[in-house]
Amino acid sequence: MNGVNAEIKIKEAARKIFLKKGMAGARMQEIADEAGINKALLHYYYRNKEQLFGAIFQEIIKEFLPALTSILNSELPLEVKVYQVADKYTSFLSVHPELPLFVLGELQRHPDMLIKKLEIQGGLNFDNLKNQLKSEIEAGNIRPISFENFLMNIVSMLVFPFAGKYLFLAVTQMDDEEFSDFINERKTEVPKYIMNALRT
Amino acid sequence: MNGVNAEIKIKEAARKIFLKKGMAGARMQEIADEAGINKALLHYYYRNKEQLFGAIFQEIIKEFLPALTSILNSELPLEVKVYQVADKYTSFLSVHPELPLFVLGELQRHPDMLIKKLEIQGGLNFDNLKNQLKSEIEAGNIRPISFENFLMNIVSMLVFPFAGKYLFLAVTQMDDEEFSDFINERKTEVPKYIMNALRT
DNA sequence: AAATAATTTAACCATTTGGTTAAAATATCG
DNA sequence: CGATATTTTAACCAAATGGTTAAATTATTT
Repeated sequence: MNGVNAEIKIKEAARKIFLKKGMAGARMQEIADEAGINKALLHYYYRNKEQLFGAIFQEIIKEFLPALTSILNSELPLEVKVYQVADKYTSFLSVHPELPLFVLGELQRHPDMLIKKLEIQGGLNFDNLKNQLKSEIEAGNIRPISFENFLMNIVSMLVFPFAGKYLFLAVTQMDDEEFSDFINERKTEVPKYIMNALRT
Repeated sequence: MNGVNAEIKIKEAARKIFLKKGMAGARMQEIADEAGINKALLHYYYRNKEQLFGAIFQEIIKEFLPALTSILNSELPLEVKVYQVADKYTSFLSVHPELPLFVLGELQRHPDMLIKKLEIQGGLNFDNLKNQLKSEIEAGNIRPISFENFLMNIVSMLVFPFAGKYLFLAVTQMDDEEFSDFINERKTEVPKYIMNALRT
């Protein structure tokens, strides 16, 4: 190990443990073990738990939001965007299924954290999407809907299934594989549903 | 205080603290303080943290699910159900906004808990809703959709806004009051949206 | 008033936990 | 090789935390 590697291994380990146990439930010793190093070295790189958590949380926020917003604010036609964002974001969350509950849970407990972490990357811009929505409505192509409701509905249907997975499994008696198929089907089912809801 | 009262105050305090901090972040001392009693008495009623948490979590699950399912499996016409569930469940969650993230978060960390707590109240029955959906599709009144997608979409759009509140506030620059109005509008906007998506 | 139950007081305990320290060992690089 | 940076070892610490205990106090019930 050469220092660069150690820091990477620490971050990977911390990410894994924090995602699984949350800030309060994570143990510094467990993170050190997971990284294959000792506590002394862990504190050599990150003075304390808060600082380590802050670093990890910021990195995760930087993945979580842009994956959505980059597509939603691209120059594509609205319908294409809806299909693309469903496909891309579902694929992304399939690889990081604990991410939504982790981010939103920690945010509910420390609502101030977001302001710091979010301002760093300079606020999100949705002007493109807003204009697009307005045009389509004025052209009579889609029913009137506010930007906020449009955004909330998309994000809800894409993100919530990952947050509600275990409750949903219990309720529907699905197993893990069926759920994975279900999620994959939604890559096209959700956009279809959304476009049906919007079309006049 | 007369014993009955103490146990109620313990439950209310535990509920409040657990909801705010989660199982791992909650402190027995804090619960005792919040209840206006001392740690000794707290342990006199609940042997340990796990047991106390289990009792509270079970109570919460018993509110969280039936509020949804009782409406969805009533004898009303499909469209009425959709409007009713949106109104009732949104009102319910407006009073308990931290509930979704708490329940789903703890469930992600202890997926086994659900099996125990859920089986106690004898599994959920969605036969009514399933049949209704099937009939409406066969009658050509609504587009084909699986029960699972139908359910997931409704629940997502109703529950997710509460889970994603703080991220949404940051992204849209809404304040708390605007958000509250937004949620209230969704009591009718979401059912409208859903029925539009379904109608042939 | 006496007996029983609920509650407090306050000290106490073991364990966990975050964090520190200093010295030794190992690797990296000029 | 020699200097510098990285990593380990291992002991150590203070504070926090979950939990216990026994005796005293206060309410409630009979």
